[in-house]
Amino acid sequence: MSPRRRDTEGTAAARAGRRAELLATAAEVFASRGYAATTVREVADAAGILGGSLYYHFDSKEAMADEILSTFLDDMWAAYERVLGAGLNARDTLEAIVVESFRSIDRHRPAVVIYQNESKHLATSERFRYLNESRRRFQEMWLNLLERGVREGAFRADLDAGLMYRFIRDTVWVAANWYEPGGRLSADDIAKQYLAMFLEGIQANGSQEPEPGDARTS
Amino acid sequence: MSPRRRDTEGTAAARAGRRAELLATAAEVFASRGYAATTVREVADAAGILGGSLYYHFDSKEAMADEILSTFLDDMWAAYERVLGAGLNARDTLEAIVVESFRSIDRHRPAVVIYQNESKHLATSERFRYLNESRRRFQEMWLNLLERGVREGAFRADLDAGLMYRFIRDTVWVAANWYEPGGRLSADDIAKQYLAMFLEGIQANGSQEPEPGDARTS
Amino acid sequence: MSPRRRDTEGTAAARAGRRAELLATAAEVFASRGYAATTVREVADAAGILGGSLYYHFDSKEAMADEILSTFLDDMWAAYERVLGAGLNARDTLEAIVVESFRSIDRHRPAVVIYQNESKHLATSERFRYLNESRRRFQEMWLNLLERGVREGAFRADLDAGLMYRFIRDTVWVAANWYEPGGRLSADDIAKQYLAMFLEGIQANGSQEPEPGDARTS
Amino acid sequence: MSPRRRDTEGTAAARAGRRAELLATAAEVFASRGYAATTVREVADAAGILGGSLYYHFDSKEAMADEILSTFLDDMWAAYERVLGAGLNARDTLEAIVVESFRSIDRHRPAVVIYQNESKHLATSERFRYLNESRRRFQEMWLNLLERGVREGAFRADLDAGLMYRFIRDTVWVAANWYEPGGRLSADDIAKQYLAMFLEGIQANGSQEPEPGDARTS
DNA sequence: CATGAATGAGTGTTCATTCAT
DNA sequence: AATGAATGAACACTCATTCAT
Repeated sequence: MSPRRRDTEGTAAARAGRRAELLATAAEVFASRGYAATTVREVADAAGILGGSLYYHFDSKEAMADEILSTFLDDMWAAYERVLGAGLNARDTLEAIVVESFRSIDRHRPAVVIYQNESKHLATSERFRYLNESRRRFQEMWLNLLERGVREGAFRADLDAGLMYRFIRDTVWVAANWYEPGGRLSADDIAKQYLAMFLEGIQANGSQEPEPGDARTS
Repeated sequence: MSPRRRDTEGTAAARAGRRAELLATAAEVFASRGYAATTVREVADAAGILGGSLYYHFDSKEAMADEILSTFLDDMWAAYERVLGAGLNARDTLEAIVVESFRSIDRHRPAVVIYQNESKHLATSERFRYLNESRRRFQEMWLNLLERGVREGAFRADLDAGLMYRFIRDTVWVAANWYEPGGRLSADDIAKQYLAMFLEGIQANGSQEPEPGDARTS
Repeated sequence: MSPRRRDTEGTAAARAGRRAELLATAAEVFASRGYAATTVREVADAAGILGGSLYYHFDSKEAMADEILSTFLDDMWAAYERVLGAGLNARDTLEAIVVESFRSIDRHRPAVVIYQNESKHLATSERFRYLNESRRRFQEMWLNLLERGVREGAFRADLDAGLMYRFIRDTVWVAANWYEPGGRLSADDIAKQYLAMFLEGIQANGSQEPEPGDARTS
Repeated sequence: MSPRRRDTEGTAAARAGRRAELLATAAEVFASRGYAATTVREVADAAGILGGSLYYHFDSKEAMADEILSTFLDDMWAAYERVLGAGLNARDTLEAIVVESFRSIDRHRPAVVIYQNESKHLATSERFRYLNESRRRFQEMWLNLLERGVREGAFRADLDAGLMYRFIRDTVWVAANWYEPGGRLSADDIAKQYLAMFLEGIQANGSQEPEPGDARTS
């Protein structure tokens, strides 16, 4: 490898690296202060540069949000596609999707927070139309999955499908607001517990802690 | 009753009515556009007056948010207190609290949305310190309730209490984002379905539709 | 006339008056410093208010330029139409058009300067498309007029029509750069002298001293 | 001649060539977009380099305009001096000056456009004081020439000298805005036609159509 | 010679707020 | 109660300029 080639690679890599670095910083700040309430200067301060300097790397504040969100969504959907293509039954698919969702939160926590809090407003702009498309696709995926689960006898038939969908969707994504990567519980730990709650409920019963004299029956 | 007195009363009542009217409008607009992204002029436009005229009724934009949120929280806590003072067991208390939460959403939907989306940022200001206090009180109430439920044998002991707390809290409040008062499902309907999901899970099993050979036990 | 009515009229008139006042100030500043090089604050300073206050009256800097230019063009074309509809021969029409042009300069000097210096750049924006239309219409009018004059035997046939058109057009409008309303020479004085130069040339010769059989009197 | 010397010469020549190239590009862009409205990056883009790289060649944006304008003015005045030193009568001097002016436009079209549009604003800066001097010298030259022409019986005495001066000055220079080098009419063609208009007017009369004893043919 | 990244002052514009009427 | 006009600080963004490489 010639020094020249190494140089070029280093430069290209460095550029991409700087971009990613700045985006990570911006995502963090947008997530914690809110996109609309965050000034470009605050992002720049957090990155240790001046406000105007961000515009060397990005076209606009909107462009930053765009890149943050689309990177997250692309990554998340890639993971979802792998799961959906695996030919699992509804129950196992749901488990895998939930696990992948928490892993997405783990990898893109600030982006998920932004998605959660701002996508409704952002989606009114042409540039963020893909947020609506993602939302539609997401809803379709979940409704299909839940209906299939009911047909397969894996999920209850007495619950409103639309409600179940919102219930799971909201609960998973909103967790990004408090999840801390590297904390006491890993993303997979949390996924496991959430699945237990989703699937079996928080109520004590025989099949969970098999013992006579369960309070529910008293 | 002199005409004068009646006049004064009428004026006072009218003033209070106008205030409430404007607050309702402001809450709607804050909820749909986001507090930070909403301009005072947008609120005024929605109310059919000019921007400056709002300052006859309110000291500031912050004061509007303050009144919207504290009105909602006062009302919600009053309902919670009634439940907590009723001497119910943990399981019934949980059901009643969830029901009251959805009723709060029904009565204060825009305020709940604002609370959900903005309280984290607003709470950094002195004026909104009570948001943090409410949050602490809320968390304490739930953790106590869940622990009591475990002791009473009503709730599973194998789940992380903190996780259960967040699970229920988030799921209930975030519903304000899509709930439409007067829609297909009433607040009480939704509460009932949510409770079914929380307590029993979405998975088909014997305790819900008792049948031998349930997949879970095989 | 009731005081009420007078009040309303006064308010409406005052509003229109303020607008016109600010536009006149803006036109002056744009004309003297150049549109692009003029800051909104400079316009505001000249008007004795703060930069942001201009935005109560106008949507944008561009909107000011727009209103300045379109007001001028509307007024000018109205005057031209009166002339063109009067059924004069080419020679008299040319004189009247030139006179009206200098009167337009007299009434809208700063606007004419802006038109002269900035219309080429402004016209690239959608909003100022009418500048190009006006230019096209202007050119058509002049070429028709000059050709008609040649047919009527009033103007020389040995000169390039396009060149004649540009010659007159440029020379008239560029005069806005130095013309001072209320100066030594009135707009009509200057028009008369310019017509003498256009029509007869600056060269001394016999045809300028009236003699029988002059084409102008035929 | 050593390779070294040749190299140095080549480099020096190349540098001067690159400079001239960049200046020509800059002049073109300044002329078409307006000096104030043109960004250094636009100039650099047009030259195929990055914005910062221009600063290897020039100290500042102002320095580019300076060099563009002074090069043009030096060249133009050199041509004027040759004419003025030739001992011609007023009439022939005027013709020669006009011809040289159109040749200057031919050689320096973008510079003339910049001069026309921006010199008023630029001249307020110390660095461009020479623009005012050139203007004064220009005016003096023309007024002297016109007055001499009147004394020599070549030009009409019934026209305002100041007006005649502005008339010719404006009309000639403003032509740079539409003149295209290499177009249908050469600079000398246009000069000839303009002189015909200036001197004889556009009005048809007997003296323009060749007849015995015509002053033009004598 | 040129680049890539940054600077920092300034630009058009927004907006919560004020206040005389 | 509400208006109309203004304020002034802040904002997103631009741009001439610098400089290490």
